[in-house]
Amino acid sequence: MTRPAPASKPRISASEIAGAIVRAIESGELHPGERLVEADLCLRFGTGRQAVREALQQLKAAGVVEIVPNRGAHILAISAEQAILTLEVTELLFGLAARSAARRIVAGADASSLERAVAELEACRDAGDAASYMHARRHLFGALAHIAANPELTRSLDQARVHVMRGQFGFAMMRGEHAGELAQVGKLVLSGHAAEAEVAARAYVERIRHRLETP
Amino acid sequence: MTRPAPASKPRISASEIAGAIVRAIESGELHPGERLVEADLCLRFGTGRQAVREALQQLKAAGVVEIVPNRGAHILAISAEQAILTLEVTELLFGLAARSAARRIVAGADASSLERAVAELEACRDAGDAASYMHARRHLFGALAHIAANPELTRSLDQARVHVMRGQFGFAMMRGEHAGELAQVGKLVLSGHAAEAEVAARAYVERIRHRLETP
DNA sequence: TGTCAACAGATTGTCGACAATCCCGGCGAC
DNA sequence: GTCGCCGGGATTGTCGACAATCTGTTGACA
Repeated sequence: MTRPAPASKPRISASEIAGAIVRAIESGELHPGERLVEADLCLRFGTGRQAVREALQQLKAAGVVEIVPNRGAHILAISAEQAILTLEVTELLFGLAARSAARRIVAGADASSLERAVAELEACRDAGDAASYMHARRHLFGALAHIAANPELTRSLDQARVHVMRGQFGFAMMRGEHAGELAQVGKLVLSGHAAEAEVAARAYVERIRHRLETP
Repeated sequence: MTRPAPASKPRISASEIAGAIVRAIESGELHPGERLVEADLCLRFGTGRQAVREALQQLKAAGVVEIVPNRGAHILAISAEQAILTLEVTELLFGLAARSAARRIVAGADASSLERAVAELEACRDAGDAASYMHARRHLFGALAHIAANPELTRSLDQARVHVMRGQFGFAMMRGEHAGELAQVGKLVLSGHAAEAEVAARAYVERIRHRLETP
């Protein structure tokens, strides 16, 4: 190899910028309605405007921002009604992910990532702050999608997840009981009970949705 | 208004380029594995390279093309196994679209677009070629998504639809019997039978999936 | 005082050019 | 005959600059 390592060029790609923006929204650093000015993002990530523009296009496709011609991008607010609609989709996708992953584990797929995610969830079930719960939940979703090995499901779930995790309603999903529920879903998947895992996964999402419907 | 009409600026946007490429793949004009060279697309659509690059980014996010650094984009092939996995997701989404649309119609939503789509499907059920069937099916999907009024569902369904429609397996879905099945789904939605419409919608997708599983 | 028009600043949309990288052919050495 | 090396051509990645557009403000006028 002529080149020693790709680390010699740590340039940030468009996808990484998009991910960083999403995490900033999740953490409350950026809030809905706020404008995303290209020049600011260039300074923030130390990259050119082209990469920033591509990142904004990706976020637009994911429904995170809206881009109006000649006026730039701003973070979309999500109403409670829209969040409920999104969770209707998430319920189906998460259920399918749990069912497929359970079947794949029965078929001998590698379950180590899911085991780690479940352990992480149980660790923050009792004494966990919001950030660690979000981190653990992200791990669980990622592990399920990875094990399910369904590219289309992974993509849809990723976008739906991104869509709901936005600041406004994040607080409604950061309770310790939810960490326990999610860990239970992971355990059912690990034990290979596909149907029960799907039911538990859908019930988890449905409970969050009901909490939004009746505040 | 100082500006008479937006028609004075008929510049093609990135989304339109992406849509045109997808339709070209559907129609067989472009086939999986083919490279998409930026300069060629610029000449084809008469636009700059930036718009083409944004379109390719959108197609990458939708899973239609793969972009490898410094080597450009090429159309992804989809194996029968991947098509089956995609249809697992489509089955859920299409079922939800049918159920939600039926409920919204009961609640008084405008059904004219769906009525037109059903009429179009019935017209090409008997003596319809592949192109008109594809057109009618696109209309039905669009009408259901519009009536369901769930942005997240619309986005997911749109991407999943794009993903499956690619050339290789298009032929497997162009039979007259399918037009009749789809028309039946539309009629059930129009009559407001949410549960039955969902069952019919899922059965429609499942049948296609089974045909792929057992050739 | 209220309203409208023009101006200034800021931001986005687009184009062209250059550097970096990769594929593909030939060429020489073993 | 096969392997490794290396230019040539083609293509992508990135940067800078300019034009087009929008927002907010200022000022004149009824």
